[in-house]
Amino acid sequence: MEKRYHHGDLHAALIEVGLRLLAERDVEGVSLREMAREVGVSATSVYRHFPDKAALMRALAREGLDRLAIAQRDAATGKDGAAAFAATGRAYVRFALANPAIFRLIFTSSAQLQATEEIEALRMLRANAAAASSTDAGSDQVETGALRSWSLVHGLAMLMLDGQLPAEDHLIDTLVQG
Amino acid sequence: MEKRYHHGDLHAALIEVGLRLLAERDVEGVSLREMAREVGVSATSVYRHFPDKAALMRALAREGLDRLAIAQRDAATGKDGAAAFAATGRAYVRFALANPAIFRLIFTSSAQLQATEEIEALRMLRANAAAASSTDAGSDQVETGALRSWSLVHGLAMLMLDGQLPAEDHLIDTLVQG
DNA sequence: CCTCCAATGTTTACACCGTGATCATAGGCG
DNA sequence: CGCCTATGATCACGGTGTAAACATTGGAGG
Repeated sequence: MEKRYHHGDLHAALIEVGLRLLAERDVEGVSLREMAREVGVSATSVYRHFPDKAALMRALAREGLDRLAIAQRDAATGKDGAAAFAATGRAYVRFALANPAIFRLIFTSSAQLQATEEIEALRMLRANAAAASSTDAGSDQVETGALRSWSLVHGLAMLMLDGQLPAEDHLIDTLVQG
Repeated sequence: MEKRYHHGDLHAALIEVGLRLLAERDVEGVSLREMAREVGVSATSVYRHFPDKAALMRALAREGLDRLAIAQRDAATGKDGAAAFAATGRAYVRFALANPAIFRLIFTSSAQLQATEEIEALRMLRANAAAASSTDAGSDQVETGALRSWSLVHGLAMLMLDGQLPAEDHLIDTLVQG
């Protein structure tokens, strides 16, 4: 393939290279100019596809969130109730450890997704957390139990990312039980 | 006071103005040059006191961590066991909501503190979490209970900061019980 | 008390960054 | 086939972190 003036699908190419860069370096080490350079395109051409850098980063966060949702779905298939929550919880933490920069990006304020958007990964975790605690109590109890579970898993992921807790599988399994 | 060539205590002044800026804008909106400008000093003079910007940000994170420790200590005085943990937990979350940029900075990888450093705020939360669950079980149970509590509180703080959960006091109280 | 030097500032310079304004190309629709 | 619009490139600007070279000064030793 020779060098064409028009790229073909710069939008997708930028997201791909962005995710690749986020796999090797941290989020503040990824510049718009480098992503463009890596795709083989001028920096300003990015603006034909995204209003600004924040929008591009948001697109990367959204893609990462989709992958997180897939990881959770895969982990939960064939399970239900407490087992399903434990599986999605483990998948959540493992995804964070495997993709630290992307996970951080997802929850960085400047990459914040719109509240109106349906966020499948979070909805799923919440739903499974609710299901896990539905065995024993009324609806209020279920709701608080779900939120508690979500907070636990999210906090565990963050603390392990930050090196405050050792990122060990057995620790994840112990803390995230049904 | 007139304008002197030597500032007197530029180190402390930079930290002070840094914390002030972090109280009004987000962490990526704070530049080394602006902090220097605000103190009334050239940008490069900062390098007489910190090897680079990351070191200055780390100093800000450390100061924030100290303040968090104080907030927790104040909240826990006169209490013990489960009540003490609940108090420190609430203080932890409230600190995060009251100082979002600083809290985020503390747990940002690039501002990461050395593992060797004694981190009072975290040690305290961990200790109180352990005390909270010490009523009912053996030492392994206590340890996992403590870590679970820590994760819960940290995750709750993060999710509220990110707008994933409403930052309401009654929700904090409900989720962080003994 | 004077002198001088190390600590602490300043100026200048460079490469990089995000982004607006303007110009170039080409691919698809009439 | 011709042109219009979507998509690209160039250039420019102000901002950033930081290295190098130079300036000032406060305080220690004679």
